[in-house]
Formats: sequence, structure tokens, C-alpha cells
Amino acid sequence: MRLNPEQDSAVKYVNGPCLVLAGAGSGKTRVIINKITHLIEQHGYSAKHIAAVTFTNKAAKEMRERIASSMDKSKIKGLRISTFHTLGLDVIKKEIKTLGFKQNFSLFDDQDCFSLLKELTEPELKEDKESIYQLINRISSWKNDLILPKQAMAEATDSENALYSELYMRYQNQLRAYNALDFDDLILIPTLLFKNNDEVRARWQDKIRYLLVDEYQDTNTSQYELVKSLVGKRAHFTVVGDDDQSIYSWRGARPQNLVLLSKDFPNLNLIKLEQNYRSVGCVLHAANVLIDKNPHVFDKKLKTNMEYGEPIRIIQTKNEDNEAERVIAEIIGHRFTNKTNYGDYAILYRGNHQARIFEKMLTSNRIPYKISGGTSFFSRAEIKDIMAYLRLLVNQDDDNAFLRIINTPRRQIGPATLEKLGLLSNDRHCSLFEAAFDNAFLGMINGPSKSAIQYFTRWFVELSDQVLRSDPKEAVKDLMKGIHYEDWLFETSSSPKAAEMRMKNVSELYSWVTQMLDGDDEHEPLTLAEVVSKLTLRDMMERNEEEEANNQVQLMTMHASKGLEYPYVFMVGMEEGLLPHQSSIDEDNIEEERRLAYVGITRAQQRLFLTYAKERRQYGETIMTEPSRFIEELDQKDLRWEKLGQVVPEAVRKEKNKANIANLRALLKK
DNA sequence: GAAATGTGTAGTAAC
DNA sequence: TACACATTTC
Repeated sequence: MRLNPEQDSAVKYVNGPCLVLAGAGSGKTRVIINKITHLIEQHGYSAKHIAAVTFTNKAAKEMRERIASSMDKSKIKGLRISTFHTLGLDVIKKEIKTLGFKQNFSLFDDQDCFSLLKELTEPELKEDKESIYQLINRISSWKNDLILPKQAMAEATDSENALYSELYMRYQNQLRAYNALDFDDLILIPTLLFKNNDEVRARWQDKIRYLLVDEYQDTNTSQYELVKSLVGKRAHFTVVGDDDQSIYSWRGARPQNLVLLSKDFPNLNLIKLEQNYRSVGCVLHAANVLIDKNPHVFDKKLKTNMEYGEPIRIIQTKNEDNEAERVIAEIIGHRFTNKTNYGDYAILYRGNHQARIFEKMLTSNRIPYKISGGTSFFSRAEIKDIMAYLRLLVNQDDDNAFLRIINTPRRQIGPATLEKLGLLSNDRHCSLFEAAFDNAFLGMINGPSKSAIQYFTRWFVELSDQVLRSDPKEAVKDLMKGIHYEDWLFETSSSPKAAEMRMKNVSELYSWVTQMLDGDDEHEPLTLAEVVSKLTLRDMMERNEEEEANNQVQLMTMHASKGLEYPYVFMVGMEEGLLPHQSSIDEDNIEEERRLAYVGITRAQQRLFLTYAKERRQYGETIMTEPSRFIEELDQKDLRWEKLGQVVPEAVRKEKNKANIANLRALLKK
């Protein structure tokens, strides 16, 4: 497809700073892809000197796939396409000596940070979950604003901030002691490093000679500083963004960075893309009407040349079970009449928990589906256990990991032993693992606990030695064998079937790990430490399902859907309290929710379905709901309401039956 | 020290 | 409802 004049000028402007204000569906990814190609083919850039940064792994993956299909593989070798966090991780890894960190650090995810802070704040905040969350957020925004503990303490004006900044300091120290970093550090540390070290900055400026940033409206202060450091005075960069799609302010995103850019780079070339190539008229019109209710920084109006299309269907159902049933019936029926693929359908929701019921329904109808994002896989206990083992294998100072697995599976090391160990590690200012070798500690305990912990720690030292010196893959295998995890699963699971399910998850993780350790034609082999941090960032290569993808119904949050498009989109749970989310209503932050709805709507190419349930179960009780205000804000002439009591169209029912019979036949054949 | 039973609370979103 | 966490019993 040819580029329009605006897209073309965005691609061809390469010798200075460039801001592309790109409305939804205006082909911004195409601009990025073409620009990378253009830089390589017309301007002699080598792929390894170009970096493109996105915000989600899904977007990065999408971009990698698209560039791979548009260019010769050999030409894009070394091209960096990653999330900000992965880029930060790469910098830290490469500059580990300059930074003075130990070789193998752990990456703490939100939950690790939570449990660390819980321990840390025991005296001050007690069991108060609420304030721990508050503290986490405060620390995160300090980090995103490049404010270090000392500065936070100095600037604290009230007692609360004094306490929080003090705890921030302790938190940082504790992370250091664990040899661990949190996600915000992945941005903060490189940013500060570049700021303070001219030599390193120059080296990276030479490494990354052209930078492209997607979804620029999602950058926070620290990320913007990182961008500025990397591009330097040369300012060879392109950022693409849309303030109407700013949906990450809770992560510290500053859409004002779009405006700041023209102040920091007076010669900024600003290009607007207003031609939409994605959606039919009625979908685009609905989106425009909705977003018009929000204030705007930049004026822009999206146009489309596509036909007006069929009206948006608003489907009311009795409850969430019926909602899922109904959506799936629609998909089955629609696919049957239109000879489409399952991959043409996306189900978008506000919160990850909403996926469960759809998953159940899809499974029982034997419809292939793919849930992306969410934490479900990694929040499973068995996966957390194995991850903790791997983390400890990489970094024995990681007390969080140590505590999680030291007695899982059971090995006679209980609270009493651990308390003594904890006391000693406090005394000696060392990790629990190290303290376990201390004679003072060993003198305090006896019997089975003593030999158990000695056996365990010695074995682990051997294993980690094997990781570093010889064969990490073999070490992981030995680890898996040595912990007899399968036995433990069968012992503790409610049923053998459940145990098998969990073991399947473990094998899945194991096969990812070995694949990543091995590498393949497109991926370098990684160290175990790299594998573990990639897994923590959910930045793993997804293989083997490339082909299936177009035959799987796509399920994801609206956040995760940004940048993607599907012929048929279902936005489910369109209810007050869900979208807009209750907490956003409480905090009077409707605008961001409206942008989120806007993002969801603009994913649809052909047809859009909005569904809501009249009642919904919540914490075991059933509550009545109200349709989302965003439905009412749309232009009613674009909508076709289908309230309860109206019969499911005969055709749909027939097709569902047919499909079910076909499924049954297929099943019987097997 | 481990298993069984009771109690309270409810993760917005993603790296 | 469903799950993590605390308490009790073996």
C-alpha cells in the first residue's frame, strides 16, 4: 500500500527531530516500519544503529513481525525493537561494571515489591494494606520523576511524606541488599547513568543513532529524559503519539511530553496523520463523538474513506454468564455466515478477571482462543515456585525467592528455623542464604532441620556453580529433578487432574527456559540470568503458535489492545463501575476511562459489539448494574440496541446448532 | 513441624 | 465465590 503525503513526509524526514501526531488507525506503525526500511535502504543506516521502543511486549512483537515480513532478514540483524524496560535492562547489563552492581541481580515484580515493603514497614504501617499500596505508588512516582530517596526526604514537608521518603530510603537499601531491582529502576538507572556519565552516554549515542518511539504519549518523565539523553544534540529521532490514546497516567505517563517536545527541540517537525484506514465510517464516527467529550491538547479530526458500515450493536444480557454465552454465539454464527477465521474476532475487557468466564465458555464450545497479557499464568503458585527457584539459582541474595521455596516442597525447615536464620542475617548484614552457612546459626539448630538446610544450601551452591561454569541447561534440569516437584504437586493438589494441569504449566515454563537458553536462528542463546529477567518482564519469544494465531479468538484487556486491530470487536462488560471503572469514578478520572473506551472502539475495522449484563456477581453476591455512560455518549443513530426479551435471531440460533453438531462430529471422529 | 480448619478480604490496567 | 492467611489440632 502506498503512503499518503503526510505519511511519506514523516518517513522521509530523517535529519532532525520528528513528531508524528497519529490518530487511531492512521497508519503510524506503517510509518515506523517504512521509516526503518527507509533509514536502512536509503540513508545507509545499519540496523544495529536503529532502535524502536514501544510500551507493551505485544506491540513490540507485532512490530517485529511486521518488519520481518517487509524486509530481508539479513538486513535487519541487530535491529532493536523492544519495550522501554527491556532497553533499560540491556543498558544495565552492558554497563554493570560501571554501575558497580553485582553480575546477577534479581528483578522484582510488583508482588515482590509488595512483600518486601510489607516486611519493611512492619513497625510503622502494621498490617495496613492500603497504606502499603499508597507507599508503593509514591515510591514509583518518585522514581518516575527521577527523585532519589535523599531528595525525597529533603523535600518532605509533612509528616506523611517524611515517613514515606524514609521508607523509600530503606526500601532502596533493602533492594540493594537483595541485589535486586524493581521495574522502575530499569528506566531510572540508565537515565541517571547517562545523565552523569558523559563517556557512557556518548557510547550509547553512537550505538543508537536513530531512535523511534511508539505511543509517545505514554512516556513518563524518566523515560523522556532517557530519550533526550540517547538522541543528544543530534536529535535524530521520530516519536509517534496520540494524546487521545493516553491511558497510562497511573503509570506516571505524561502526555504533556508531546507538548514539551516542541519546547526542547525548537526545530521539531510536526506531522499530523488524520486519515484513518482502519475502521468503517460508523465506528470511526462513534469514536470521534465519544472522544469529543474530552478536552484536547491537539486538534485533530479523523476521516475515513471506507463505507459507513453496519450499526454498532449494543447487546444487553441477563448476567455475565449469558454475556459470555451470547458473545460466543454471535461469533459462531457470524463466522459461519461470513466464512471468517476465529482470529478475526477480539473480545476486549477492562480487567483481566473478566477473561475467565469467556475462557470457560470458549473451552466448552471447543473454540480456539488466545488470551494475551494478564498475570494468570505467572500468578499460579507452581509457576511462582519454579520462578523463585530459578531466581535463587541466579542470585542467592534474593531473600524473597529463598523464603518462597526453602520449604516448598517440604524439607523440614519451618518457621522456628527461619526465624533464627533471619535474626542472624540481620546481625551479619547478609542474605539468608549466606547466613545458613554461619556456624553461629548452625549452632542454634539441630536435628533434621540442620541437615536439611545444610543439604539444601550446599546443593544449591553446586548448582549455581554449574550454571556459571558449565551447563546452565543441565543445572536447571538437575534442579527440576532434585526438588521432586511433581510428587509435591500430586501430594498437595485437590485432585490428580489438578496436579496434572499444574505440572503442564511447569513443563511449559521449563520448555520456555530451555528454548531461551538454547536460542535459535533468530535469537542468541541467553544466560540463565537473562532468561529469568526476560520471563519476569514477560518478554519471551512466543513461538509455535504463529500459524494458529489467525484461527484463535483473541482475548485481551483494552489496555493491551492498543495499537492492534481486528475486523470484529466485542467490548464486554460495558457497565458503570467496570468501564468507567469504579475507582476512576471515585477519583473523578473519567477522561482517561473515556480514552480507554476510545482505544477499544477504534480497534474495530468492520463491526463493533458492545455488551453489558443487567446483573453481575461480585464477591459472591449479585449486584444490579447500569450500562456504561460511554454508550449513551455515542451518537444513538449509529447504534442498534438489543435488549433482553428480544429473541436471538433465528439464523444465529440455527448456525450455532449447526456448528455444535459439526463440533460433535469432529469429536466423534477422533 | 505439618495438616486441618477457620477467618477475612476482595489486585483496574503493564513493564 | 474464591483465595490467601491465621489459628488450631495432630
